Amino acid sequence: MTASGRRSTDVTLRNPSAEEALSTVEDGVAAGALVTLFGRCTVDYDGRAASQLGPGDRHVMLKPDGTILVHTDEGQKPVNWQPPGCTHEPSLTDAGDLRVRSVRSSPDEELVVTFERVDQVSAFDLTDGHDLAVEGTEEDLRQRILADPSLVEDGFTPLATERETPAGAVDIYGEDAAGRTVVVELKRRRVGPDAVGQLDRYVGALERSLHADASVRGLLIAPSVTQRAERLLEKKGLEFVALSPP
Amino acid sequence: MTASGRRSTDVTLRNPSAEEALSTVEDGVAAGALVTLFGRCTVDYDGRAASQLGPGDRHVMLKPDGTILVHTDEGQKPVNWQPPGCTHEPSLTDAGDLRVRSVRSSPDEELVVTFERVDQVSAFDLTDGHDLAVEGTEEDLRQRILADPSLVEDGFTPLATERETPAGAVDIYGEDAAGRTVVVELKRRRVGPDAVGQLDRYVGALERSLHADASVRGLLIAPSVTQRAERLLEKKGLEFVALSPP
DNA sequence: CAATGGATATCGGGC
DNA sequence: GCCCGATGTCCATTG
Repeated sequence: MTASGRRSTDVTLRNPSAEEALSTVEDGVAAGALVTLFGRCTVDYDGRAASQLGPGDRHVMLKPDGTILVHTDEGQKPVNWQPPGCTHEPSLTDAGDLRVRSVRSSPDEELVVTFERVDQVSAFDLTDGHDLAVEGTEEDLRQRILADPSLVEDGFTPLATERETPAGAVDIYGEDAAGRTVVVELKRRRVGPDAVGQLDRYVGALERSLHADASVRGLLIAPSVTQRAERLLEKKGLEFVALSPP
Repeated sequence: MTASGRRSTDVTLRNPSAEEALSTVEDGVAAGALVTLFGRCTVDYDGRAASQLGPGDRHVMLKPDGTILVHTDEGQKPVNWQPPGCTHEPSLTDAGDLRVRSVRSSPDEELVVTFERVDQVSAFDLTDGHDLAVEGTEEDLRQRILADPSLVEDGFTPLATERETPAGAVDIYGEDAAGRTVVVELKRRRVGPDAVGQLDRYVGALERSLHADASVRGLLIAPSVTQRAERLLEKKGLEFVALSPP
């Protein structure tokens, strides 16, 4: 029932018996392959939270790094999952059905997928030599500003990035044309009240940290702000500059 | 090269030609099936941000709701994706390779996956009649408190949930044994400074909203707090009660 | 449509 | 390991 693949370890079985599916999953996990299953299954999760999922047709993916993902036909997020670090433990239930139990510690968690029917099981050895290159991140926005500080305002001089304060690290720390300290918080997209609170914490921490009488300007830089965030900025005496990642 | 499946629309091809793979993807997408591919591909994304990914062996999933996911052998998150709402457009490149382009508007985005080799293509019709039942959420914590308000403190009386303020909706709004207004912010897990800032915004908004002289107590309820959050609570004059979801 | 905040968020960096 | 903040976050809910 196997078909020849690019690698000897690559396997696909259609409508396998539970025993055949078990062997394929066991071998694939042992070989460090990415294993996928189509079939009708139930899913039970217990850990940080707990959940139960009744029988349905789903797609299950086991990664060699310990990730497990259960996908239905809808949504970007898996309906159930475990992050990397799990141990995949395939077995047969008392009823003779395929079961995959993925467990980890700290936190103690387990995900159990029990198949009443397996339509397909595959195991492929994936190697990926390339890293993803993303543009348009907050880091890109920072580089844009450091390359041309006048984008913030005329006379702005960056002095440090990721400068530590008791409240956390400030994105860009600098001073304005008048020599006043400026704290800049960057966001790659439109921001709400949370970002204003974050900036306010940094400004407060720096004012206490520098001198009792120090006046620190807080600047939020983002493509735009929500109305509630705008009111909060005003209330807190903070400023906003509209700027997007390159 | 097809194998018989549970449904006539279910298909799997091993090492298909680009033309065979194209037909399978086209038919699967048209039939509302969940389509998966194993193969060596490049991925290009352009939209809210932009990214490029060089050639590598990956797993690609196309869902009938317009979702596309590209997974490598590592990590829980797909290396590239599009959320539901896309249109999947399979085609052949000038070089005769399989290409899948998934596009949507608002925001204008596209993800292009180009295969130099397809090891497997599958199409399965998934139907999932069951909903996920999760326990241990913030909502469960709220129910626990409403069922026994003394868990917050003796004499606490909940008056409303999701009560609106100019700063947003308060999780639980009530009063203490002395008749003072109490704002409760719930978190299902250990919290950092952001949750304190959120609670502080609600307290401030209510104080302004009620009277000029109104004194409002702010209570953060969570399993635990970080040290920085604890200091911020103290600085803001807010309180903490340790409590976990049931 | 925007806005707001939760999530079993995940992920990476720093300590 | 905890802590903290970014994320192309996704997602449901509400206006």
